[in-house]
Formats: sequence, C-alpha cells, structure tokens
Amino acid sequence: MALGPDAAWRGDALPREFYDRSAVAVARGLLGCYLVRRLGARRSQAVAGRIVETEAYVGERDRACHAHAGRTRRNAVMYGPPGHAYVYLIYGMYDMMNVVCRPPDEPHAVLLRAVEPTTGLDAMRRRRRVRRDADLASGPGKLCRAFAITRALNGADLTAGPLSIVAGAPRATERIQRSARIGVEYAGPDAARPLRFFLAPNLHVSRR
DNA sequence: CTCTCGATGCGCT
DNA sequence: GCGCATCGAGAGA
Repeated sequence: MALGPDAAWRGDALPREFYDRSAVAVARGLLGCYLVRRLGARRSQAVAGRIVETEAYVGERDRACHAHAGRTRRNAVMYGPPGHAYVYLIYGMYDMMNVVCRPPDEPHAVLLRAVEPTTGLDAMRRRRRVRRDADLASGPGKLCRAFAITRALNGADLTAGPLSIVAGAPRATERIQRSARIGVEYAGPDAARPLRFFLAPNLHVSRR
C-alpha cells in the first residue's frame, strides 16, 4: 500500500529518552509530533493528529501541578518512569491526557491541550458531534474524546501499545509561541508563568 | 461574535 | 463538603 502525504504518523514511537527531560523541553519538543491511537481488536484502526498545543507542569514546587501536594494515588504515575500517560478525570466528565517526564527525581508532566486531526476523521466525528473539524480536538477534554482516551489508559507506555507519539515538527509556516497556562488561576504566582506552548498560525489550538 | 452558567464524579481536607 | 489543568448550550448584541 502506497504511503500518502499523511503517513508520517506511521513511524516509530518516540524513544524513552525523549521524555527523560524537563517538562518545558518536552512540551516544546512535542509540538508537531503525532499523537497516534490504535483501536479495534487487532489495532487495525488508527486515529492520529499533530500536537499543536501543550502545557508544562514542573514538579512539587509548581502550585498548578498535581504533584504540588506530594505523591497521592491519583498522581502516582507522575512519580514513575518517563514516557507513560497520566490520564485523570476532571469536572466529573472529562478525561485529560498528560505525558510523564522525568528529570532526576522530579514529577514533571506535559498536558496535551490540542491536536490537529490528520487521520481517522470519520471516527472522530462519530465521537464528537461538531460543526467544524477544527473543533474536533481543540481542547484537552475534546482531544481525549476524539481519540477515545480514558482513565483506562492511565499509566500506558507511550513507546509501545495502543497509544503512542511519533516524531514530527512544526511546519515552515508555523512558529512556537508561549503564554500563561489555562485554567490555573488558583496557583498564585505560578499561574502567570509562561508554560503553555502552541503553534501559530494554526486553527486547531484551543484559543486564538 | 461574547458572556454566563450548569453538569457531574471524585480526590483530598 | 469543596473545588477542579472543561465544555457546550443559550442569551444577548
């Protein structure tokens, strides 16, 4: 079968070492990479898209980070090896996907905030009833729904299995921009830190 | 377009 | 019991 122009996501998953750095480095490095979800009994169906927006959560001293209060049952995955998914429920109805990073002995993670769908759009449209494709995965809760990511994948290894990330890069027309993180006003001085990263111009980020 | 508000489950105090 | 790393519907302009 010939590989079409959207075949980049078929490459190898990013290696463990990619994640073994600070969340800031990983948050920047993930922009343009492909989030790949394999579904079906034999994982024959695939849904994929370019990561266009991320946020870094940088350890116990970051008041916006779930590890701020130390290790708990919910955030335990953040204290494990890098390259795994940390998925949790928020507002009683939305799942959020993070990528665990691991600078020495520090619980860092990167929240995936928006994805530009490239493959399996029909499957995404079935899960998300939206008018425009740009709304399919333009938010952390939206992308989890579009990609069928739930807490059942908490702890999943991103270097092998039904959920992975494949190397990619920003387009020649795109630049990396940064801002304060979204929805962390409660975090005091940490709320203003510019730890959100996104590609611009790109119609699939969560806010313009 | 902007703004407001309710939904809804659970981790943690 | 409180509050949350959100979303989408509805109202108004």
